[in-house]
Amino acid sequence: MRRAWVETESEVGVEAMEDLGLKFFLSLRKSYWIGRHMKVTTPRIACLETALAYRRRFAELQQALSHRGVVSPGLLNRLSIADLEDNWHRFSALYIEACCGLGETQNIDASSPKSKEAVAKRLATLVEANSAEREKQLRAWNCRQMLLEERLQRQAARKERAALLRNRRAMSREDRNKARHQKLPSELVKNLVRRWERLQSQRRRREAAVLQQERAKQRAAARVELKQRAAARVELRRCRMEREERWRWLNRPDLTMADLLGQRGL
DNA sequence: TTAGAAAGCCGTATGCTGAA
DNA sequence: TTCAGCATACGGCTTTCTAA
Repeated sequence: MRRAWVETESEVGVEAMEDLGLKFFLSLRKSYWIGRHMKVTTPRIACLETALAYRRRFAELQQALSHRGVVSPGLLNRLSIADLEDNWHRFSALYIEACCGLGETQNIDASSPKSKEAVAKRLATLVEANSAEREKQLRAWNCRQMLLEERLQRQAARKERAALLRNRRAMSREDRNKARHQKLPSELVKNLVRRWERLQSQRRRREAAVLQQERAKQRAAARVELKQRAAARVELRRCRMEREERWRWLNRPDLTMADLLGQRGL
């Protein structure tokens, strides 16, 4: 703004700038207090430096509400009601000063002088008009905080239950170990003997099963051999009978030469 | 004619919320 | 846990209306 002012003045001349009669004002918004769409403006200020000085002071006030350089949503999450009220009172005082405090000087356009009471009353009216909205925001914030608190409590309860369960398991494990180590030597010997007998019995059962399988195999092999011998005997008998039949045919009394020369296919 | 007030629109930055 | 969508707070600019 300063540079633009100087450049324009050098361009058109000081007189032309004075004739132009440029004035400046600040348009200010305080959503929480006077509503999202409501703004307040300062009177027109003829001197740029005065306007910039006010702008700086309002910016400093606003900086107190800011988070990382900007005023982000959720003012109630970061600031207490007392802080917000304090900031608003300081803003009101500065705004009243901007409207009235320097009204008598040449810096502020004196065409419409205001009384401090009138400005304060106007601000109070705006604040009152937005009270329902503030109340709504406060209720919503309360609800959110309660939900958050409940969630934290549930998480804590879950963690506690898990820890309890872990402890119980550890204790139970410890008890079992303790009981094992507290047994008498005679009982330990008895247990050992019982274990040895159990293992011996298992070994005997395994050996008997193996033996049984071997015998079954041998029986099966014997059965196969018997069948083969029987078949061989049948075949032998059949061959003998065939030989005897042939001998009888060759030695019968009515044998002819034609028979001998192969009339019969033998 | 002009200052002031009110309101709306757009853009930016950020936080919150609920669904995936 | 992540992320899109919405809400919030504000700045900047414009327009409209009213009263002096």
